[in-house]
Amino acid sequence: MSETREYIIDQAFTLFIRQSYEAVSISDISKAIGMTKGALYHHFASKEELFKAVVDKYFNITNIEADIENISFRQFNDICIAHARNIAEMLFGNAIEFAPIDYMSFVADSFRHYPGFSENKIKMINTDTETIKQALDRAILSGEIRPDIDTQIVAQSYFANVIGLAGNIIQNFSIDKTIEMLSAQFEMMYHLLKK
Amino acid sequence: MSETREYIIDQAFTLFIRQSYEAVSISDISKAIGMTKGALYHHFASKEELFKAVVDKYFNITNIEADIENISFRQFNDICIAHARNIAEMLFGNAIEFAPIDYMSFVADSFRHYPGFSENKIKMINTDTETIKQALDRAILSGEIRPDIDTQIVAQSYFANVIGLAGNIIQNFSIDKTIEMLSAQFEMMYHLLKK
DNA sequence: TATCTAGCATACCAGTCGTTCAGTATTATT
DNA sequence: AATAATACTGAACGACTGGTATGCTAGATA
Repeated sequence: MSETREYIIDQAFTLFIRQSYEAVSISDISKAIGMTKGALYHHFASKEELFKAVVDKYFNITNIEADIENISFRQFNDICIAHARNIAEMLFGNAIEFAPIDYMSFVADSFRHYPGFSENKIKMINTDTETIKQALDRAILSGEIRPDIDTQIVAQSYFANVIGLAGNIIQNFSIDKTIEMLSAQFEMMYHLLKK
Repeated sequence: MSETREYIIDQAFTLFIRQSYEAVSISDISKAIGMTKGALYHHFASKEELFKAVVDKYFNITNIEADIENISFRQFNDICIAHARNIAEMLFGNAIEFAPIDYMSFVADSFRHYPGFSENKIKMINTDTETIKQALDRAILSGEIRPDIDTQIVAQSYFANVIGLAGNIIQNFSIDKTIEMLSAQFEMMYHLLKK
């Protein structure tokens, strides 16, 4: 699309990620892009439209994709790690530095100021948890992991580790170290589960 | 202290929990309490002071307290469950209804608008994680749980479950069910860890 | 009864908010 | 060369922001 438009989205993200939706004013954004407010409104109909464009670009998380019927749980576990790594890279791997708490606030703003965002993400969480559960169920049948577990609960624990990642890096570890820690947590879970 | 003061704090909380710090205006609060701005400023020096009072009342989380040298890991695990239950009760158990994403936003606002809040909470997270790690180390020595684990990683996973609780209830489960799920996750972890 | 104070209301401040719009270059199309 | 579209400026808009100064009133104190 338009270069200027993309430029505005990028600059707006650096502001929206550090402060709440309301705390970021159109004046702030126009200062950041070095143009007037009029220019901004030439490219975006409203503050909300701009914010939605930012979310579309910087919060485009996908579901776990795995052919669980034809892979081992060991392989599935690795895919989960890679997936979490990708998300973390996308969110924290760009040049913009921000704390995880900022990211949580950005998520909250998305829930509040992006109509339909909530329903969409809840659906995604359910899908991912269900995928993990199915992978666990299959791994029990194949004898790869121990059968004495509640797969629903373990699936939720798996997912909680991803969310809890935020809790870990609240302590301001580096992104690299954070991803390493998440990998280690997944590895540990596999280690505890395998027969 | 003053009844009116407490009343204002309670009403302000119901607003701050649903919207960002900036989105809640002094006018909004004065409307909610049925008094004028002048009355508000008679009780609180500024918006920030009021917000800090709200956080002090509604975000007073304590560390895990357990005499880990004289209890089993089984008992420690139960204390962790009770502790998580207490926190969840405190945050979500009052009459005010709000989504967990609102709570996350409230945490972010606390980080941003309550000087010193960040350092305080990071210290608490470190303390709790360290306590869990020590309990795990002792349980290995006593032979209660399997020794083939990285206690630091497992401790972080434990803690991630608590944070990840937010992720679970994003799906809008009831508070009761959420706490049940967290208990189940802790139980499962113990089940996987024990010899 | 006179004085003081806590608790609140009223009115106002300067500044900022998101948004609009007429006008002006610059570039592309005919 | 004339026209049209695009990109942008700058000023203005009404509504609202957090905060303050002052006035009023009921009850406690003396």
